[in-house]
Amino acid sequence: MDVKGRGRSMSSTIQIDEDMDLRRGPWTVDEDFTLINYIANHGEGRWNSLARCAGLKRTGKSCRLRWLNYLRPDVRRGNITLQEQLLILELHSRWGNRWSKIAQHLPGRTDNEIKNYWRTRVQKHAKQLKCDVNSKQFKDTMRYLWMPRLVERIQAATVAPANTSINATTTTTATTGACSIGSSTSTKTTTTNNNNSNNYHINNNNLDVQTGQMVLPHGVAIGHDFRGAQVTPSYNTPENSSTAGSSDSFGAQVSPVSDLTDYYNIPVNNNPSLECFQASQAGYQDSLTSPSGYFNNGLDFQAMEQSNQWLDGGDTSDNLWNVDDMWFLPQQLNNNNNNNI
DNA sequence: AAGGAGAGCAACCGCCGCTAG
DNA sequence: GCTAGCGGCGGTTGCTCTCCT
Repeated sequence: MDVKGRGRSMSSTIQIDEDMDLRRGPWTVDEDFTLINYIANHGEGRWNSLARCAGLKRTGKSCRLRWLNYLRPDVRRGNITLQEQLLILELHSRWGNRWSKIAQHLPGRTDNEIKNYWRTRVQKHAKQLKCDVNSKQFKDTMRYLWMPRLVERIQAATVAPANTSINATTTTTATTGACSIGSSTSTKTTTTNNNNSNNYHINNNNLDVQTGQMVLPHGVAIGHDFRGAQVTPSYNTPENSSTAGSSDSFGAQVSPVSDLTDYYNIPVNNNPSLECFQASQAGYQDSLTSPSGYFNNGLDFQAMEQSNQWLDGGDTSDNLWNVDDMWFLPQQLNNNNNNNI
């Protein structure tokens, strides 16, 4: 097992609390092995007594954290897919820094990893845009620019055969037709790379190419009508699932997505989709506010241009934006806003 | 090739809520 | 009602790696 990671090394700065005889710092292979073995035999939970009984000189908290974030067999690390990125953006726009709640909708992902992802990728770009990550300005940028682009990329990757680069206007961006996807690696990021999860895969059927709507595990539909920058979220819930398949002009169609277990060999608890629905009922109205105005004052699009690799997981060869988009999209969003008045 | 800066991420810290005594 | 113990969560730290100059 690779326990080296890229963070703290195994050899550095392991501290021992003289009074409590507790170890701190990076875990050793032996400690990992001990913890795994103990949990395999006795199960998890009751972390303090677990730590003692297993003979680990660690706090219960430390054991719990190590297990949940690293050793658990179904945990996945690295290679956050486009679909996952989209879901993180969507859920964060709704719930804020509720990492554990967000993580519940990304099977195999830990709250810690999502939190790190947000801090290292998203917050970095907010900083480069010279706006606060919690500002409406930045949220609108995500909602109206980056999320639609993510959908486009997912669509492109879905439609295009592997190793085929796309250099054409996408069919689902009728009102944002200037968006080109000059991608030589657009299919790469959708091939989920699983270090230790044998059964995980993103089903490309989750994407409704006709509507441009993402339907994700747990029945959460990313229901934005990205073609018009009008946000119309919808969710596959017990209340509305009977109407799945019907649709409004664009965004309301909800694919009858099966339970998570169709996609992941991971236990699913409760019914997060209901929670999702309730959250949307409570707090989504303000997201309908037009972004116009923001794009003409304040946002540093040059900064965006210089730093647009974040949605590609740092792959700078596959930039999300090109210069045309920088100028076209704000204009387009303004137009849509005017039309919607 | 060297070194500095920034990115990435594992692990820790402190707070909060729950529960049993 | 009070308190201690515990689990869970979000924020933060600090170490290593990678990239850039």
